[in-house]
Amino acid sequence: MSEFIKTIFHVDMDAFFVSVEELFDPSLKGKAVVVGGQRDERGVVSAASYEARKFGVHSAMPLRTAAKHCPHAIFVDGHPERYRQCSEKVYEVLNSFSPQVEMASIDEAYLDMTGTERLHGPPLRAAQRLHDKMKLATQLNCSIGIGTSRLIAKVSSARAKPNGVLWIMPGQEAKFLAPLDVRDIPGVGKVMEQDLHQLGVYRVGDLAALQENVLEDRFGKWGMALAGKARGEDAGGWFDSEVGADTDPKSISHEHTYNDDTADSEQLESTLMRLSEMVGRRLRENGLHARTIQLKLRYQDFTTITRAHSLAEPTQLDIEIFEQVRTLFRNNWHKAAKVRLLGVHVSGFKGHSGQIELLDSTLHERWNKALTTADRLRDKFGESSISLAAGMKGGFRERTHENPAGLPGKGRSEK
DNA sequence: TCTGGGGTCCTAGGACCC
DNA sequence: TCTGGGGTCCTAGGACCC
Repeated sequence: MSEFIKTIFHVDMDAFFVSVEELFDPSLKGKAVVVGGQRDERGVVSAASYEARKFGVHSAMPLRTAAKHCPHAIFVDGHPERYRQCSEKVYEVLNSFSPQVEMASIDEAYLDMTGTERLHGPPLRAAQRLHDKMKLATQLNCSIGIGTSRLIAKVSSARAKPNGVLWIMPGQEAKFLAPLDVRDIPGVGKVMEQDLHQLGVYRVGDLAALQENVLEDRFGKWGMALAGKARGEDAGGWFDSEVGADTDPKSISHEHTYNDDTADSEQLESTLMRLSEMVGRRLRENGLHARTIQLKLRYQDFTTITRAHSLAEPTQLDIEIFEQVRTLFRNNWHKAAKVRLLGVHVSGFKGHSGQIELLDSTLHERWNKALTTADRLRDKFGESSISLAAGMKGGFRERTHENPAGLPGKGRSEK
């Protein structure tokens, strides 16, 4: 193990959502494309084609802003199922190259290629082969960064885009990082960038001029590790963590933003029911039980609160999640204040809980059977075909209003 | 510029325990 | 009875990423 120098690949798919949409509609190729919703909708850009980016469009930009920047862009609804499917294909290709694969998100992954020279050749050649295989198997372009740590691999893949490969040779890390904008470091966002600017730090190399205690006070452990990296050290923490270690999910959530803010308590609670069902379903699919149930509530003026409660026993039942989240909602909602967004979030997972009382367990089993059946019916006939809230007055009014057929795929938010 | 949805990780204070 | 020092759990919020 230690006789080898660590070789990490970061594989990042190019304009992933846009490229997948192009597979389904080749006429989009080469055009300004914006994925995420229609030009007049409440929402943000999920992905923009390189053509659209030339006009200043980028992800997270409000759709309406994107339409102003690039009026001739084609606006496309997102299709999460398609991306998930393609992502699985991507994973298969990666997994055929290295058993140590960690998907960092739907469109990027880390591979530990340490000690694979005999099998794949030197890093650049291995990357080239991986790149070609990816294109052949998925028809998608990717960029690959190679380095001795995740950080270096990640930063170099960004600079290899589009459709390129970049290897930072061992020993060259500090030299590579020094001239980069601090914003190019993953984890440095708007806020930290401003803080760093105040300290006179604009490039990664400027970090070297800072005192250790300044770094520690202002930026905690993370800042220390970053400075270490800037000096070319093995910084520990996420930067140097094992690829593929513990990728168990930590939380599951669903949220919904209304097209029109509302203060109708029936509508709000039926949304909470629907979100609870979606969350419960995911828990069951993953064989997980959650202890902590959290409500997210955003008002018209964008002020946002979260309220959480931890159960004595973990659950995966829609109804238990719903009752908790409804209690939190009733206790905290500023009545009559219009709501923009509601969310249901669960965490504190236990695997299959062996500690449920025997008496309880037959009841839980029955519920589980019923719910699994309901999950299957939803697969067959659509999300609105069956609901525990079926008898609830005003239930699902919102969806039936927005999506009368109850069909999936009409807009991202309804997926 | 009127701001999605799904995540991860970190911080900080208070409760509670030893 | 003028106040220690962990450790852990819980909750709330926020930065950040894709």
